[in-house]
Amino acid sequence: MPVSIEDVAKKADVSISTVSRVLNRRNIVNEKTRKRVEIAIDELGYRPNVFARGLMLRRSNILALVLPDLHGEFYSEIIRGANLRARELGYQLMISSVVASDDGSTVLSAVTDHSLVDGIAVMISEVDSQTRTDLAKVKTPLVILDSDVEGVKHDSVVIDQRQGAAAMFRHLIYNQGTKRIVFVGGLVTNFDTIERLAAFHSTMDEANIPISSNDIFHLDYNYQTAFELGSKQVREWARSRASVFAANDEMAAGIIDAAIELGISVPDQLAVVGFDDTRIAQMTRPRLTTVHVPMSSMGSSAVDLLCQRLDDPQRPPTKLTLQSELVVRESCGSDF
Amino acid sequence: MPVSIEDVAKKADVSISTVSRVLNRRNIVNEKTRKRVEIAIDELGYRPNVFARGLMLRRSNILALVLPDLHGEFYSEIIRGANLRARELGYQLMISSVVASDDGSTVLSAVTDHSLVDGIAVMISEVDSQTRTDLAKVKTPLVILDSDVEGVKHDSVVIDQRQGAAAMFRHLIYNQGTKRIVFVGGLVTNFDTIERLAAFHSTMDEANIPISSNDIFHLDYNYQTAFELGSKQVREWARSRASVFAANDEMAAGIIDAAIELGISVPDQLAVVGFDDTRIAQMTRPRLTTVHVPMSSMGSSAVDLLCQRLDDPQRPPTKLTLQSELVVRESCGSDF
DNA sequence: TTATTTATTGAAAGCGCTGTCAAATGTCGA
DNA sequence: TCGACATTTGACAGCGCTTTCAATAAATAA
Repeated sequence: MPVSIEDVAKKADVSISTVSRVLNRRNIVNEKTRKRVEIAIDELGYRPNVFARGLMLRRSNILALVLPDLHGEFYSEIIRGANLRARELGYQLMISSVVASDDGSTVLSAVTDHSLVDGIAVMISEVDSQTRTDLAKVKTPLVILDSDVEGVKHDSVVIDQRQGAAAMFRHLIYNQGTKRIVFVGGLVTNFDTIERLAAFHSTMDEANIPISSNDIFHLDYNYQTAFELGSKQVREWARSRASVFAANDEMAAGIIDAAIELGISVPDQLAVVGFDDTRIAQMTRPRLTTVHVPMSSMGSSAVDLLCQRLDDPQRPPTKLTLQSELVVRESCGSDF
Repeated sequence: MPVSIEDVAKKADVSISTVSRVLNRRNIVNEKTRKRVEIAIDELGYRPNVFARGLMLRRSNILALVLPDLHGEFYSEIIRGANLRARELGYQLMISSVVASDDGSTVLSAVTDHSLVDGIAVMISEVDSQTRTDLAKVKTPLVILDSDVEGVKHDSVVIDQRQGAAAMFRHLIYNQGTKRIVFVGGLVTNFDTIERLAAFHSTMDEANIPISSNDIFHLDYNYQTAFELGSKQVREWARSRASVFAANDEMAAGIIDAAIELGISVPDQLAVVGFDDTRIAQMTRPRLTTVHVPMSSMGSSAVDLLCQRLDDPQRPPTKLTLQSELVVRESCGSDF
C-alpha cells in the first residue's frame, strides 16, 4: 500500500536511480527531470522507507537517551535539552529509562538492543564494575553522563560538582559561620553523592572542622524520606545550630517542611540548603540556597558530543566538564 | 564488520533460514540444530539488524510521543507513564516536541516523517482547523492526547476537566462562599482553557453569579506572567474578596507570590487555586488547592490504545476519558 | 514393498533503497 | 565530420532479513 520509490519513478517516467538521486541531492539531476520527479513525489505523498535506507546507509538518525529514572525535573530538563539539540541537528531522540528491577546488564542490553540507534547517551547513577566492563564493550558511539568514567574509553559530560559543593560548604562555613554541617546524600554508591562527599570532607578539613559520622546520612533523593529523617533529627540539629546540606532540592524541601511542622524556623533556627536548582528551589518558602546544575546543557552537550563522534569516529574521547554554581537564596540565612 | 545472520549460519553449519527460524521461534527447529545455532549466536554476539527486519516485517516496535513542549512536570510525567508502559509492552519510545517556531504543518510532518514508527501519540494544545485536517490524513495509528477530537477518526485519551473544574468552582462558591471568581487561563485557542472556561460559565450560571469579562485573563501558563498579572491585580482582587482560579499550578504559584510580596495573605485575604496537581502544588506555601490530573496515566493509556490498535487495526476509534479530581489544600482557605 | 504423510532443512525471491557502472546523449575543438 | 569528453540516465547488484516453496529424510499406512 505505501508508495515506494518505484511508484514515483513510474509516475515521473524515470528510473528509480534518478528518483534516489533527487532525494539525496547528490549528483546533479537535470533541472527538468528533477522538477518532474519532485512533482511526482509531492502528488504521491512519497516518503522514503527508513528501513530500506537504513539498511544501505547503516544510519537511522536516531539517538538514544538512557536515564536512571524519568522522575523529577532533573531528568526532564536533560531530555528537553537533548531533544532540542537533536532536532537542530536533524536527529530523533529515543528515550529509555532503567527501571527499578533492572540490574547492570539489563542496562547494557537496553542500550545495545537498539542496534538501530546511531549513538547513545547514558546516565547511570550507580556504576558498579560489572556495568563498567559492560559499557566498555559497547561499540556504538556512546557518551556517558555524569558518572565515574575513569578508564572508560567513551566520551563523557560531567558536572564539576566538587567545585559547586565546595562553594556551598565554604559559604556555609565562612559566610554563615556554621560550625557543624549535616550531610544528607543519596546511596553510598551514587556517583553524585561520592563526589559531593569528597568535597564535604576536603572543605571541612580545610576549615579544620571535624566531621562526625553521625552527621552523614544516605537516603534516596526523595522528599518523603527526607521529611521523615527531618522529623526525627531537626530539633537536635537546630539546637546545635547546625546547617543541613541536602544533595538535591527535593530532600532539602522535605527537611524544611519537617522543620516547619515542628515549629522550627528556617533559616533562623536551622539553615537548609539543596542542590540542582530545580523549579522547586524557587517554589519553597523560604526559597532554597542551592547549587545550580546546568541540566538542559547536559542533554544538549551529550547530543553534541555524540554527533561530533558520528562525524569523526577517530577523534579521541572527550570529557566535557560543565560548571555548577552556588545560588544563594533565603534558606541558609542572610549572607554577609 | 557487524556479524550478520550469514555468519551465524556458517558457524552453526546451517542455512540462514534455519537461523531465522530459531530467532523467531516459529516452525519448530530440531532440538539439536537449535542448540547449535543458539551457541553460535551467543559466541558471535549476534544481534539481528533492525533495518533488515523492519524492511520485511514493516514493524519497528517504536512508538512516537509528540508533545507541545517538554517543559515542566506535566509533560515529564506523561513521558514517564508512556515510557514505562511501552517498555512493558516491548516497545521503544521516541520523543519529539513541537518547538515554538513550528506551525501546524510542522507538527504533522514531525509526526509523519517518522515513517519508521509503528504508532504515534500526539498532544497538541492549540488545534486549528488546518492541523485538524492534516491529522485526519495520517495513516499511521495515532492517538490524540487531551485535545478537541470531535470529528477526528483516531483514538484519543482526554481528561474530563469540565467535571474537575466544575468541582473546583463549586467548592469555591458553595463551601468557601466566594461571590467572585477570577479566571486566569491560557490562550483562548487552548483546548484546556476552552474546557475549563466552559465549566466556569456553566457553574457560575448555575450559582447565579454574573461573570465580568474583566475577570477573565488569558496568559501563557507560566509563573512569570502570572506573577506580573498578580502584581497589578492582586490588591483589587483581595479588596473584593475574590477567589482566583489559575489554569495550572505554575500560574497559581506566581499569583500567590505576587500577593505575598504585596503583603496580602493567602488564603486569608485572597484564595488562589491551581490545576494539575503537580509537585509544585505541594511545595508552595500555602499548599495549593488544585485539581488532580492523572498525568502519567495519560501517557500509559496512550501507549495502551496505540498497542491495541496495532493488534487490531479494525477496531472502532476509542475515546478514553480519564477523571480529574478536586484536591483541597490550604490555598483556598479552610473548607466547611 | 510401495505410496503417503510428517518433520526438518535449504534455495531463492523479494522488502525499498543506494551506489556502481556503463550506456546514451550532447558539446566542442580540430 | 569525427573523436574526446562531460552530462545525464538506467540496469542491476547488493544491504540483512523473512518467508514461501521445494527437497530430502524419516516414519507410517496400504
